[in-house]
Amino acid sequence: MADYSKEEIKNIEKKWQDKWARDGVYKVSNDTAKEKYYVLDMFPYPSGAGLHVGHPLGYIASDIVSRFKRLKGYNVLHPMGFDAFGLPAEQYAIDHGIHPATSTAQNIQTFKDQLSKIGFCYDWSREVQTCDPKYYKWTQWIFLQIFDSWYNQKKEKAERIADLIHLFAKEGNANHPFPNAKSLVPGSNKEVFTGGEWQSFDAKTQQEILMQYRLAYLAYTDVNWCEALGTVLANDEVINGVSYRGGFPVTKKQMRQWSLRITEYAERLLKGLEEVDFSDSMKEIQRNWIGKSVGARITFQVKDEKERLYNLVVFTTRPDTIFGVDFMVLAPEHELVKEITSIAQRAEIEKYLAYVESRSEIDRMAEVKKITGAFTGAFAVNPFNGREVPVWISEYVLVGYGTGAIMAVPCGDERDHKFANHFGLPITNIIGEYYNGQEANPTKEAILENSDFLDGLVMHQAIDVVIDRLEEKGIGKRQVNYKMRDAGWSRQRYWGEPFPVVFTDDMPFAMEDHELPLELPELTNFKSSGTGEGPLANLPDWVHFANNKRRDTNTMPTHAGAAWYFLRYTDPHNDQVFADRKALDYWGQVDVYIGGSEHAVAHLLYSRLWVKILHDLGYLNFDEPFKKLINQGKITGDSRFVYRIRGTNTFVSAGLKDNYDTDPLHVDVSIVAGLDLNIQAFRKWKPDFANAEFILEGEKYICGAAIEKMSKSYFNVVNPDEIIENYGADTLRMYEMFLGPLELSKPWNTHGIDGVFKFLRRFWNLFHNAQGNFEVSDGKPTPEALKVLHKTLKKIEYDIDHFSFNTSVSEFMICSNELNSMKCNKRAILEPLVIALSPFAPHIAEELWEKLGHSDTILNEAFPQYNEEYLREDSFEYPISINGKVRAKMNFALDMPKEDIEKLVLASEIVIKWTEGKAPKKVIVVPGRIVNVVM
RNA sequence: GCCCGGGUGGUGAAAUUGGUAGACACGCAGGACUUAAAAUCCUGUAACCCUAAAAGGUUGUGCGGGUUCAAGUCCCGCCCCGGGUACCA
Repeated sequence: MADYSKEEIKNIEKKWQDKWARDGVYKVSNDTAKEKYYVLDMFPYPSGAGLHVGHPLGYIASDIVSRFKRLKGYNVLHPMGFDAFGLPAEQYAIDHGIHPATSTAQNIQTFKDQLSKIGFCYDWSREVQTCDPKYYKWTQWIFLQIFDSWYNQKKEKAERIADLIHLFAKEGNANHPFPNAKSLVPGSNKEVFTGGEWQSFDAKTQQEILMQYRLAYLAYTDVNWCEALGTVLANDEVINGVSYRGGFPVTKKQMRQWSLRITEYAERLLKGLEEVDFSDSMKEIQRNWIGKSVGARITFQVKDEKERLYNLVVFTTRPDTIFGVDFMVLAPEHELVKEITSIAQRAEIEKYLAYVESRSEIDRMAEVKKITGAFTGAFAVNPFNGREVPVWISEYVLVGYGTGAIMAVPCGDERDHKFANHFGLPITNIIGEYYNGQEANPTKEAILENSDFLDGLVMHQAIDVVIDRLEEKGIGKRQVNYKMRDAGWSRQRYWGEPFPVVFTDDMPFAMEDHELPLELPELTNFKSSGTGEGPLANLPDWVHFANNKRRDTNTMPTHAGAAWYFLRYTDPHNDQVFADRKALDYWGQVDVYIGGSEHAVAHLLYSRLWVKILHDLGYLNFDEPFKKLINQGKITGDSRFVYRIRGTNTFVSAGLKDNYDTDPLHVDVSIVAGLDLNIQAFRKWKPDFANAEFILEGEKYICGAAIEKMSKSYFNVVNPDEIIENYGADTLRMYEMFLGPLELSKPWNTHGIDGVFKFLRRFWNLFHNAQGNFEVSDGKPTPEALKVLHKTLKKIEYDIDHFSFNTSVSEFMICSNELNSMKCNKRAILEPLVIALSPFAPHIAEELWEKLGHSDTILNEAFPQYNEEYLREDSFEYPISINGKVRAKMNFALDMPKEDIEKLVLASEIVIKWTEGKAPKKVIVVPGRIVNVVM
C-alpha cells in the first residue's frame, strides 16, 4: 500500500536525492563521442536571505531542458556556482565583524541545501566560487591578458602589446592613432609620433603612451563617486543619479582608475547581436546602451575678441543643417572655454561655471528642462558661408559625448530651439513651411532652403553631399559615435579580486603568471579610508611590500568573476590554464543561458567583451559566449500593509485609513489570511506591536495589498522549503512551470498548486489499483491509448524546444485525465510516459520507473520518439460556418474531395435553413480546417 | 520625450501558418459518499436574450477604423500597463 501522500513523497524524494548523489549520476565527462549541449543558469549571488520561490523559476526551466537533452542523447553540461564576491558580504562584515569569507561560505551552504531539495541535476563537482583563490587566479590572469592587449582598428581585433611596440618602433603611431581622441604624447601637444621619436622616448613615456592603447588601462577619469558608500560606482550602478544600492547621492570626481576599453569593441558588440538568439527587447536594450550614431565631425574656426583663431570640433548627426547654425554650444568643462572667453564675459562665465560645479547629478537630472547657459564673447565662423555666430556654454552639452561641443540649429532641434528662445537668439529657417516658428522640427524629409549649395535637396540626401564637401575641404569627416563609455573597473572595496599588478614609479606592471593568484590579505578593518582608497590601504605593509614597489588598494568589480565563469565550468580544476583548450573547444558556446533581464547591460556586455578578447588572442574558437538567452520573468511578491496612525501605536483598517494621517508598514504575509490580519500573531510578531491598538472594519482588520518585488525587507517572501514540505519538490517544479509563460513576470500565489498536486497523484494512481498496490498490465494497448500517448509525446517535445513549459504541464494533465477515463494501465503506454515526465518531476518518475522493474536510473533512458502512425485521423469534424459564424458541425473523411464536401454541406438541413434556398455566393473548403459558406 | 514588450472569463492562462476564442488549472455553484467535516469523485461555469426545459439567438480578445470568405492573430490611428533609456547633438 503506497499512497502518493505527504509522508510517501518525502520518502521518495529523499531516497532518490540521496541515491543520485551517492551514484554520481550527474557527473559529466569531457571525454565522449556524444554531441554536447551546454545549459547554463546565471549563477546566484549567495545573499544571506537564502532562496525564495522566484529564484528556482529559471533553474527549473533549465533543469527540464538539461534532463530532456540528456534523454535525447546529448552529453549535457549543466553546472552551478556562486558569484561570491560583492558588497553585501562586506557591508555585513563592517556591521557585524564577521569576515566576508565566513558569511559567504555559510550563505553558499544554505543555498546548496535549498537547491538540493528541488532535485536539480547539477554536476556539483564542477562548482565554481568566484571568491576562491584557485578561481580568481584565472580572473587575474585574464585581466592581465587584457592589460597586455590593444585593439588594432585596421584588423578589428585585439593584439598583443608587444606587437604594438614593434609597430611603434618601425612606423610610429600614424597608422594607429590614439583610441581616445583626447590623448596626446606626454609633455607635448602632439597626437602623432614617428618611429624615431618612439625610440627616443624614455621608458616612462613609452609606458604612458602604451597605457593609452591598453584594453585594460589606468587613467584619470571622471568617476561616479558615492560618498556614503565610500566607493566609485559603474554607470550601470547609478540609477537616476543615486546609487543602485541604498539610493545614496553620487557626484563626479576625478580619480585614477582602471577601465576596460570596451568602446573599442562597440561595433563588434553591436554586430554580434545579429548572430545570437536573444529576445528583441534584450537586443534593443544592448543597442541603446551602445548607442551608435552616425554623422560627421566638423571643424569650425572660433575667433576670440583679439581675433585669435582656434579650432573647434563638433560632432553632429545632421550636417545637412549646417546653414541653419545660429550659435555654438560648448560643454562647461570644454578646454577651449578658458581660452576664448572675452574679458567682458569672464565674470559671467565664471559665475556659470561655479553654478555648474555646485550642481549634483541628481539636481541635474531633476531639472533637465531648466535652461541655463552663458555667452563666452567669442564667435564661430561657418566654414561654408563665413557667417559668424556666438559661442555659448551650457550644461545641456555633455563633455563626455562626441567632442563636448555642438553646432546649434534651433529650427531643427528642440533643445537648441528652447535655448535660442530663452536667450533671445535669432533663428534661421532652412526648412520653409516645415518650421512653424513655434517649435523645432527634427524632420529629415524637408526640402532645404537658405542653404546655398544644398537648396532644393531633401535633407536626408543632403547629409552625404555635405560630408563629401567637408572632406574635400579637409575640415570634416564621416564619424561614428557611441554613447557607451569605457567600463570603470576599480572598486574601493575589500571583497573582490586584487589587481595583479605592481606599481613602480607610479606605473603599473603585470605580475608574473607564477606569482598568481595575488591573494586577498587578511583584514579586520573593512572600512574604506574615505579618501577614495580601498580598505586594503589599511594594510600599509601589504601595499608597500618592497622599496619603490606598491600594490593597488582597489579591487575588481563583481562583473570580473562573472565575465568568464561559464568557461571555467568546462574544466574547473585546472591549475595550469584557465581551462583546457580541448574542453573549451568541445563545450564551446553556451547553448541556452537562462537568467534575469536585470543583467542585460553589465554582465552580458562584459561577458561578451571578455570572450571576444580571449577569442582575438587565440584562446577560444568562438567570439559570442551565449547562443541563446532566455530571460525568465520575475516572480513578484504579494505584499500586505498595515496603517499606523502617525505618532501612535494605533493601526487603522485599510478602508478607514483616509480618515487619519497614517504611515503604511509592510506586514509579514504569513500572518495575513487573504487581507485579514491575524491580530494575535501581529502582536507577537514584533515587540513594538505587543500593545498595538486597532480600529477595525466590522470585526476585521483589513490590510492593504500591493504586488512588489519579492524581498525580505517587504516581508512578502515565500520560501520554497515551505512548498516542498507540504507538497514535495515535484509539485513545486511543475507548479512554477504551470504559472504561465517562463518569460512573463507574475505574482506568486498558491491558488493553483492543489491542481498540480492532484495531477501528480492521479498520475501515480494510474500505476496503482484501488487498494493502492502497484499494478500495471502487460496487455496490448488500444489504438486510443496509443494515440493519447503519442499526441502527448509530440506536444512535450515541441513545447520543451520552444520553452513553453506551462503548456507541457497542461498536456500531461490532459493525457493523465484521458488515460484515467480509459482506465488504461498498460505498461506499453505508461513506461514511455514516465520517461517523458521525468524532466519535469524526476523523483516520482524515478520511483515509478523502479516499480516498473528497472534497476538503472531513468536518466539513462532515451526520450520516446512519437510516431505519426498513431496520430493519423481518417475523418475530421468540420465546423460549418455561414458568413463566418459557425452554425454546425459535419464529419467528413479527410481525403474527401472539396467538391463532394461542398455538395454535402449545401445539401444539409442546417445550411438550407440559413440559405433559405438561395444559391451561396461562394463556398470555401479548407481541408482539415473549416468550411465557410458565403451568402 | 524616445525605444522595446504587453492588454483575452471571477483568477493564472491556451489558441504552433489568418481557419471552431477561452484548452488546462484555480475559484465558484450543484450533486454523490459521510452522522458531520475534510479528502475524493461526478456535473455545470464568457456575458446577455429567449425558454418550463431542450433547442436557438445576439455580443465578445483595451478603444476606433480598415484588409479578408474568415482577424486575438495582418494594416492605420488612439488609450492603458510593464520594462529600458534619458539634455547623447
